[in-house]
Amino acid sequence: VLNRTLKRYTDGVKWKFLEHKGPVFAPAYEPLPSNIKFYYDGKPMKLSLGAEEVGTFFAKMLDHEYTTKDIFRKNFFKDWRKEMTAEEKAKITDLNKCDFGDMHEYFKAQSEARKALSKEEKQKNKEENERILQEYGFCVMDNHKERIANFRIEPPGLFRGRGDHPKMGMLKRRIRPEDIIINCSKDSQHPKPPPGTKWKEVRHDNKVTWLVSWTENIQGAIKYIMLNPSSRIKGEKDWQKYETARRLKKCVDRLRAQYRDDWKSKEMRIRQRAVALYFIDKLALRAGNEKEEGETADTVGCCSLRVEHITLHPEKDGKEYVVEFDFLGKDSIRYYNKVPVEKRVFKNLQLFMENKQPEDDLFDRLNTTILNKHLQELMDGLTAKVFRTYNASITLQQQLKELTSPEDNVPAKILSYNRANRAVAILCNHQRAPPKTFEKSMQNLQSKIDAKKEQLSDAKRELKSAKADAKVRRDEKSKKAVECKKKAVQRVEEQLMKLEVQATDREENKQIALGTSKLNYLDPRISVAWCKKWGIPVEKIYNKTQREKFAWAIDMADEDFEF
DNA sequence: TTAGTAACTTAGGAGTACAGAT
DNA sequence: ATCTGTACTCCTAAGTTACTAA
Repeated sequence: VLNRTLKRYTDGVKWKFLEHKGPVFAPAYEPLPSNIKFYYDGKPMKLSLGAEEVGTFFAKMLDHEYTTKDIFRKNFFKDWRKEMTAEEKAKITDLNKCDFGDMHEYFKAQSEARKALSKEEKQKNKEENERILQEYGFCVMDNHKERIANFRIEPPGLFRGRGDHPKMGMLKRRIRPEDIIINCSKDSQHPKPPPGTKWKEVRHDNKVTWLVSWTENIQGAIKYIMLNPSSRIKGEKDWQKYETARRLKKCVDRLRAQYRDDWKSKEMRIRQRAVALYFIDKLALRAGNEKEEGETADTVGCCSLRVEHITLHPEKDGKEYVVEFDFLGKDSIRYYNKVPVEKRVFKNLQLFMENKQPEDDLFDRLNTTILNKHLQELMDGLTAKVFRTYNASITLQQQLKELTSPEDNVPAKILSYNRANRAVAILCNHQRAPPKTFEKSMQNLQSKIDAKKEQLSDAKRELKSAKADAKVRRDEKSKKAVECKKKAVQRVEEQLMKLEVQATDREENKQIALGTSKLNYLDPRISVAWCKKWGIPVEKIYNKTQREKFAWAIDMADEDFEF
């Protein structure tokens, strides 16, 4: 099977037959009821349909912090004015004089109403959704019916970038059939555009995996409709990714020796390459492509680090040669870390920073293309991101070995699994905002624990008196009562432990997102093998969707699997 | 060497369904 | 039966990588 897969990926052919029904478009705009008014400068004003629609996008977001930001407001207002009639444009000149309050209240009420729908109506909606899923959510690729991931076209709205995005608030326009490129096989039933419309193009390119594409208007990027992770094509690719990482495992010692040697190179570009690679390997940093200034939020990865992102400490907290990292990475998530490094690395960094301004590139002789070219020469298929996959997976495997105690019960073993998973998430810097309900839910759990402790001391007291009773009476009945109370104590003790484990787990997880590494970095065969070895049901580790995505691994791995 | 295009993976948050508590 | 907190699903932005052409 691997050979067949590899062959498919070397000749570039992804499928022989592909048939689907095309995308589901966003529902048409529904005009506001006439009693819901927009006010300009305190006076009600009836907007044209186009202007009203874009206005509602803003109105819906009113209680979001976004709408208070200058850039957001400026971008929104600029794009909104483009949708206005000449008269509206002449009149509406100041966003601060716009009152969307009524509109906002109306949408809030609508969402309340949706929540309050009767059971029957909710059921009806569910059935309608299911019908659409059945009709548009599947395709036939070669001999299989496969689930499509995102078969619904993104609805229009206001662009919300992450972090300090210069384009936040811009209008994301509605996608029409005329914007859509369909990809399917010649000999399939081609999807039909909605009545009275045409596709932009229908093509038959079996060297790509997407079914539908269009160009988005904010960044000019192409968006795709592709298959679900449970599909053959995604599963094989995922498997291949982990096989590449396992090949890296076999030669990583050689590579490490090599880059350590390169720290001493006469050539600056080689030293930079070697230090960057050390960071990527040791700290699991991303490659770090250059980005167009002013088009996106200012974030960096390894190759695009600037002098201002690191501070060198010859000594810090009793350790020598400490590098302090502080920068915004993907999604504007902050990376903050103080790392002791080898003396040679430290000296090299000093050299790279000499005579530079804070905003200058740390690695001025390096970029991701150069780095990946070099990696490709070291190992077939090796790129910067393989190190993240490799280090994540090997860390999970090591941590599981270290943390799993054979005598532990199932919940304690699962806690160990989560801790191993957490070690990986910390390595990869997968963070989340603490859940809004975190404090409260912690308190709730604590009171449950307190109640359980109370219950336990009660149970113990009862056991004691039953024992005393049995000593006096010396009959079968009271002996049985003692046994019964003993069991009760045990049961409560177990329940208490379970709660305490849960509390620890949750506390340690406050700001850490486990999902990303679980889904994208950890070879699922490691987890499957661990489950088999310790008799943990795989359902405790992977939910239904995850089991579908990792079906190939659940099938394949036995308890001796080694990454 | 650089810029641009295309295709695909990785990412955190919003919204919602559902399960367990009351 | 209703309420509430959580887990899961969906959404789509933001990365990486390969490739082409000037």
